[in-house]
Amino acid sequence: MLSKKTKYGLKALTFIARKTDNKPVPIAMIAKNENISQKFLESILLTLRKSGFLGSKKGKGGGYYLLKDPKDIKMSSVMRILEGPIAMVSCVSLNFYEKCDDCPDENACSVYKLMIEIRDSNLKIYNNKSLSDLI
Amino acid sequence: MLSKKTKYGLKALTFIARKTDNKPVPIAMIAKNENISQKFLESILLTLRKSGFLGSKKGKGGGYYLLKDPKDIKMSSVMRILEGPIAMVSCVSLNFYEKCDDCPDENACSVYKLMIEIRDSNLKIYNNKSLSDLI
DNA sequence: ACTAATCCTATCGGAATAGTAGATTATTGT
DNA sequence: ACAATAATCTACTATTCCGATAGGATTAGT
Repeated sequence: MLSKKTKYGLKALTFIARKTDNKPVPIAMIAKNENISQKFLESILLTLRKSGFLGSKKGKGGGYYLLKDPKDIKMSSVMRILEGPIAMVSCVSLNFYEKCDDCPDENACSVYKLMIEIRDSNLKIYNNKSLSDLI
Repeated sequence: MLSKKTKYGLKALTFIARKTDNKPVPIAMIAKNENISQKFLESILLTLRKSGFLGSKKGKGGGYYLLKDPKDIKMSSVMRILEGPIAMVSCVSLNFYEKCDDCPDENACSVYKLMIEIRDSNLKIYNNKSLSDLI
């Protein structure tokens, strides 16, 4: 299941991206329009900023703005930051690989191949979708 | 992330399916061979039985056995029982639909379409894979 | 009777989620 | 200078879920 963190994060990003003028968008505005708890959204936008997707400006007229063109913000990178690994098991994860402790041999594991297939198909979608596609 | 419940469940099912003789397989045997906590596995096999995938026999010489041909056990149905909805958000789930409380209009939701696409691609895989493919 | 096995109910610690509170810092307009 | 605005930071809380465990009850074979 997609965490609310990710869901809200994606919604916030598209909200910002929709604004054609490149003026900073305050948290409160996003929270109100998208029905998100403002305080919760704060922390999400913070991680989004720290990961290089967003810039911020304090004070009056401040807020968050995109650092890149929506076309250049791939879903795969956003998902990895907000949701974590795209793979469903860490032993098939490209960016977060970790060996399963119950599995002596990955190639003999029946779940392994299935999960590889799932990962590949999801990755294909996330890699070919950018923020501009969500607008 | 795939829960251990699902992972263990799938491993157990394939373990049972691999045995060509149709004799009941005791929990302890599966647990030992697949490095799974026996008590935990107990509860998993129980739900698998209650969902109609497995039959059981008590007492000496007892254990679990498949009720259907591995070819007829679709991954989608197993996943739904063990892991829950295949969709990543309930508002795009076919079998577990639930409206999002923050979303006034699904068709206007930017996340919605993306998640539909993910669901479809995963569903396609799970529907076309059966237990026999895991062996 | 004894043993091997499933079945059932209850519980538990830890981690993760989702959200809250309050104080602080930086910027802008007046 | 000052007040308003808005991000930032730290800390805390409530709830839920996960993985696992405990102990007994039940059933079946020898």
